Amino acid sequence: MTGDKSNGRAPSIRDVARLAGVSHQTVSRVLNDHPSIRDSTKARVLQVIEELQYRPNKAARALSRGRSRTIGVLSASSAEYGPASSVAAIQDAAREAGYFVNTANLNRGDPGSITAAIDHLMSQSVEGIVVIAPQVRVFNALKLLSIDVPFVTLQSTGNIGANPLSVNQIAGARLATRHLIDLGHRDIYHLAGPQDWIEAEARMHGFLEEMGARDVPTTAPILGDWTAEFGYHAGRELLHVRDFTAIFSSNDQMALGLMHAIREAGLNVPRDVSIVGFDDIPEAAHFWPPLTTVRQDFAELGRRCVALLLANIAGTTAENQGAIMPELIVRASTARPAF
Amino acid sequence: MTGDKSNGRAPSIRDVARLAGVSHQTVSRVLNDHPSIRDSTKARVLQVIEELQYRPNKAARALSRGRSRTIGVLSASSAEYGPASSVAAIQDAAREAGYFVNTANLNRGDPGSITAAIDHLMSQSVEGIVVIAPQVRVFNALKLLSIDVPFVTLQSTGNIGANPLSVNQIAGARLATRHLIDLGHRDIYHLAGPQDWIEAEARMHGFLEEMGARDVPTTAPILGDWTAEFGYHAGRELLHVRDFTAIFSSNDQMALGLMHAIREAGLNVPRDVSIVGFDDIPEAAHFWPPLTTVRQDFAELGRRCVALLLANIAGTTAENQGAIMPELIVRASTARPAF
DNA sequence: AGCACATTTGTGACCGTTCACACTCGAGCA
DNA sequence: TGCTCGAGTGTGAACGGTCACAAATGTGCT
Repeated sequence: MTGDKSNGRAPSIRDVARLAGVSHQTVSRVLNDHPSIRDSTKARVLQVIEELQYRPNKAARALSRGRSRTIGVLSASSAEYGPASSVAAIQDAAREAGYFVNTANLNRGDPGSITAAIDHLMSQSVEGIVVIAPQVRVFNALKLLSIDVPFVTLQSTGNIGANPLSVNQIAGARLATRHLIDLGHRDIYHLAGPQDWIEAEARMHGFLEEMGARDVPTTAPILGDWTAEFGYHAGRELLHVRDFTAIFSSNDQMALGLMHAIREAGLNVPRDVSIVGFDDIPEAAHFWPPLTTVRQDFAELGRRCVALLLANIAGTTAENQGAIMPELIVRASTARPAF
Repeated sequence: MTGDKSNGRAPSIRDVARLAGVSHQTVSRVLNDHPSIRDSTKARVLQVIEELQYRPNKAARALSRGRSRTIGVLSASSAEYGPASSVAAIQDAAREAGYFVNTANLNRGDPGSITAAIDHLMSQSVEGIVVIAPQVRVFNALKLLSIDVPFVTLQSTGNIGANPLSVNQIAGARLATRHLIDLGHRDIYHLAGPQDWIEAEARMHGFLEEMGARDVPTTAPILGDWTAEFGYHAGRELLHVRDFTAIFSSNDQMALGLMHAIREAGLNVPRDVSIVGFDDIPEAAHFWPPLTTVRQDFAELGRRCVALLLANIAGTTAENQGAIMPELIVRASTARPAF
């Protein structure tokens, strides 16, 4: 009857200590790989731990250490491919580093949700935050609340936020634009993302820069909302004028919508209009026609992001490994202009 | 110099108590909306809380209460649309209920990652787990580890797992199949999902059931992996034979790949082959042709899932609100067989 | 006034871990 | 022998909440 001593509660460090015939502190040392512990003692403790199926209590540890070993992720529209795979990568990387991840989503539309989400994360006493919704108002909120934990943003141009980490969006956009110009296009539209998204702005900048560098006159970019639906409507609108031979879309979904509209109007991609997307979502290769686009390595991005954040938390000045270079994937949605 | 008394640490419940001239317990009562507190006292305490920017410490609360107010999500391939939007919905619903969410992803391929992921969640002392990777081996792992927290699965046929919650996958698959049969198709293939996914199996069952009920002879379903890439290759393979007029794909991505292959072979969807998908991802409406598919309400699913899990945690026997009925969305990828 | 009883508040222990510090014990050395 | 020193271990007090219980205060009734 004494053998088990389970009074309903999970075994604690002291239960282990008692059974191993050591002090609770020694058990703690074993758990934390303290150097000065006799091997024999360590082995005995570990055996009891195994026997009892003992698991350290997270909450107690967090309490006494004053650290939660948790990082927060602030994300908008996390159902989209880009954010979703970044989140997944962040979670994996964090777990590898022994950290937990708590995600808070921003409701599109509701501006109060930013504060609510940050509050939620803070009340988990996260040690740092990854912002995947690189919108200006999110940063403002973070500043306003004078958050005292480090935060890192996935994509940025580099001028906002203390710790920018980034796929070089500008370079990617220039790649896409250059491709179109090299093919001989001159009348190129840009379907941009929501204007308060930093990465959307960066891509727009890249587009304008490249156009400028090559002395191609530009028209004002159209501001979209990332969805295929928007791309479709924008395409229909655009076709009323038809003063262009190519469109650079700020993401693949909008590109899909564009192609839908163009085809519906009886035109052909790429013969009549060339289309370039951005992201290279897994479906892009199977669009009709297969989409020429700019590939971003979301997974790598997530990993680096966590590395940077953890370094920040530790106080180390991490060497920002520099921007990840995106890659142009040429498929069948671009061609020389028909002329 | 006394005014601030900030010695670096965040203010605790006792700091608030001191400044408000009450006991720490009274502050605790205010925080927990205890009924018997004089309004004036409550107001005073709240004011000090505001002044001090006091935030209750999660870890301490979890420790003394013995509850973490955290639920775990076990998810595979969370970058895909379905899982991703479910996760987002779960997070929102949980947050609304005052719960935190911790997500662990399963690496495709690595079977050890299941145990690792569960371990990770358990060490967060989650109070319950939502399984979005409804794969048989995950359940086995959960049983094997004799997890003592309730768990709920998003999609299931109902015969595995204690707490099935489900979009009626079978009904959805029958809907899709019926649509094809009603159009006059008799030679219908089914491109199924990975065989260890419960929802893939359910859809396959629905397909076979409907075919059987209508006395249409069937060929063995092809087992895919959910990706557009697979759909593409399966399509190319299938076209060598060309003994079919319609394909029911177990998800939209594979349907996209199929259409790609079919078009590439110089055939037309839906004139030569009709295609039905499953999920209704936002892009499906803009595929070429716009995809006929079965819509699942992932968000609703996530919400119900959390409700069910929380009820389980509370010990209440929640009325399982019954399966969510999916809806057939007819677009342009299906038509009468050419013949 | 005196009593029973409900409302409001305070006291101290406890949750499971880590931290700071003290202690024991043997080795090395003058 | 006596001393220092470091490795290995133990002791008690945090950490910041909640819980159980006791105390104080107020209210209604006889």
